[in-house]
Amino acid sequence: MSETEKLKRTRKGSGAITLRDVAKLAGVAPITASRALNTPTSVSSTVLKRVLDAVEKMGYVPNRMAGGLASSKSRLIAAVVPSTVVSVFMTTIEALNATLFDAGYQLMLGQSSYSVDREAALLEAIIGRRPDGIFITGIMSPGRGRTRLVSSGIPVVESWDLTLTPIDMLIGFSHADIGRDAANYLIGKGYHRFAVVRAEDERARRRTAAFIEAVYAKGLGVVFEVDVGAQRSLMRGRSALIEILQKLPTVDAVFCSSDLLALGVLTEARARKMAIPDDLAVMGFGDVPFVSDMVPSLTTVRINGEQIGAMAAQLLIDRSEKRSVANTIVNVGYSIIEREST
Amino acid sequence: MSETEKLKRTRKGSGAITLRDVAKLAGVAPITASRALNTPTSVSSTVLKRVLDAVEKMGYVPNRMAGGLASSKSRLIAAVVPSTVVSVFMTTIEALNATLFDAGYQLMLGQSSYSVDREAALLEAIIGRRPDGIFITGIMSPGRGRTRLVSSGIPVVESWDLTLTPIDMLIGFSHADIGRDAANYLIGKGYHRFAVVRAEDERARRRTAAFIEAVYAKGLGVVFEVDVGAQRSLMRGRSALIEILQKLPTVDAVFCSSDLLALGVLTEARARKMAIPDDLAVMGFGDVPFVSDMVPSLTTVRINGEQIGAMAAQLLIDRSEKRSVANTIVNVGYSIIEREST
DNA sequence: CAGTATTATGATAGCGGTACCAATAAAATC
DNA sequence: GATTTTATTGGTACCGCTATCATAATACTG
Repeated sequence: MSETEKLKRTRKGSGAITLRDVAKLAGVAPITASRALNTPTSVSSTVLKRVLDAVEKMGYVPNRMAGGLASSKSRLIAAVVPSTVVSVFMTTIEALNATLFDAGYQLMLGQSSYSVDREAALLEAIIGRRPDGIFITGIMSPGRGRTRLVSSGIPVVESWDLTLTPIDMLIGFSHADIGRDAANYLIGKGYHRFAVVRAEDERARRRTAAFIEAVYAKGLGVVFEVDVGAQRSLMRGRSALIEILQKLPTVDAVFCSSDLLALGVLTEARARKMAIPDDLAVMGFGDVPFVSDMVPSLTTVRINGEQIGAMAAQLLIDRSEKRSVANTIVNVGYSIIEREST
Repeated sequence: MSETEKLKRTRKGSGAITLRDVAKLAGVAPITASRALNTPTSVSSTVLKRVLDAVEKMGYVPNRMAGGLASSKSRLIAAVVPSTVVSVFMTTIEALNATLFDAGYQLMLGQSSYSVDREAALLEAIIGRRPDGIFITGIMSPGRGRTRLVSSGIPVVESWDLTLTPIDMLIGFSHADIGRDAANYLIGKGYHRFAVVRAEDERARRRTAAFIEAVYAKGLGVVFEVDVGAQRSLMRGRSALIEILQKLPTVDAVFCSSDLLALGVLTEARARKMAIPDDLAVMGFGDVPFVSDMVPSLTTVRINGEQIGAMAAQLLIDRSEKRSVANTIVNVGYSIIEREST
């Protein structure tokens, strides 16, 4: 009759439906129910149906923490993004997440911050979840964090830059090449008195340094440089142009480290009735969605962020599923998008 | 001498340092090491030091999957964002993540999509991780997904909208109020021939519907409406103004469902040498960072996205730690930011 | 100083799954 | 028809950690 099980559960549990419950309802052993869900081809069709029916009937949702613990596969990928919301990374994260999701992985998001303590805490938090892979926007600088990451053995994709010594895998492009190409592009257009506006950012610094070097190489004299620090706003771009015009009135082209700063320069130039691009050429970086449709439209450098995200996801999935990975270092390049501002 | 343990491990394990290893090195039982790390006040100072030294020496990082399974507390919060990256949500997510991180929680990101299948898969994936809370940008529409969420018993914060029947907690504002206030604001400024431009989005629809209703209520005749569908680009804002001028040449004010569309309208108006705001007033929604610094600057509706994120995090943390939560429904309101475009 | 309250540590048994091995039934082989 | 192979299913022991109870050591009470 009524099963008087002498279960003296000492532990609460979560109270949710477990695989054991499903198995009981389906009349099979838990392990068989597990197989029905994970490797359906390995069970008979009748058992499969009974288990799936039971799952449906009970509204069972497998506990991935338990599964992950048992199989030491978390199906979790961590992504580290800079704490400043830069929408330029968001297309990458979105593509990353979409690809991961379709393959049955979840994304954990971590915001890297400038404090060393928090950086360490973030890494600890990430590694503690035992993710099957880690995506980093940028390159990990040497230090305890990097060492810890390496020794964790978790597959890592660094991105958005190039280096000869990646932790593991890398999908990026050369910031120096961009700076050089931007300079040569503007020089080719006939401009010859340059300024750069850049945020305090290691990669931006490399782009502008290469730009300046390329200008020097052509014997075109000094490039006036404005460092806007952490203020990446459009307004700061406007004030940067004011500075530039004071110090270098003959300027005829400005290369900016972001589209937003470039938009600021453009806005200020328009407010001063300067003719674009005849009086002043402006070039940005990022190709954020709307700069193509402004008047004048902005010449800029386009990075295929979606491609970076999708490729990174694929690399991490392949690694995590022990498939061989062919190219672990990929240069996705960039393109200069010529528009009305130059 | 050499301990010849007859350990015939049949199972591999992850190979990482475990709490057991740390405990052995510290000369205590695993449970004591666990206490030293989780409730340091409950162990003696000598034991605490020995354990922490051992952790440091071995580079131990606790396995949160195992801990979560044992304690049925995952310290994971899931956030659902629309799959289109709208930067307006990103400040919310950033604030949410920052607050969560400081409290020792991690963020899992899920992209809601329009397909019903994927929506179900997303919910399944989220619930499978047994998060301690779920944050949703928007409001869950009735259906299987919502039911499943309710029955999972996981604390939920819906956001960015108001409803009388939230799943659980809610932090939002009234879109109808915004539309009405925007209309009254423009009417108060002396405008009287209106158009609205909106994307196909339920909340945008409610804003513009309330706008139109408020205009009717003042007896100011028809409002010409452009539905741009899924094209939320600046360019679509430009073409929308062209449509409007053809159908309603006397238009003197346009209310847009996003800043980007508003920027498009502004751009087209400028290209046509219309005087802003005398010939045409333009109003947006969102107050994305740069619309304040453009020429002309954009009048828009500002939502405090950071506040929403930080409050949501706090509610979810409190709920998950079984603290009592006072206000589970919060209207954070909005503000109309008056600038040069009106 | 007996007796009780408090503090510090440990032993045990799970949390909810899956890896590994064993057993059985059905099909294939000679 | 006996033996081998293959396809299914089940039993057991964990994955790495913590809740719960038990125990030993120490402090407190009058």
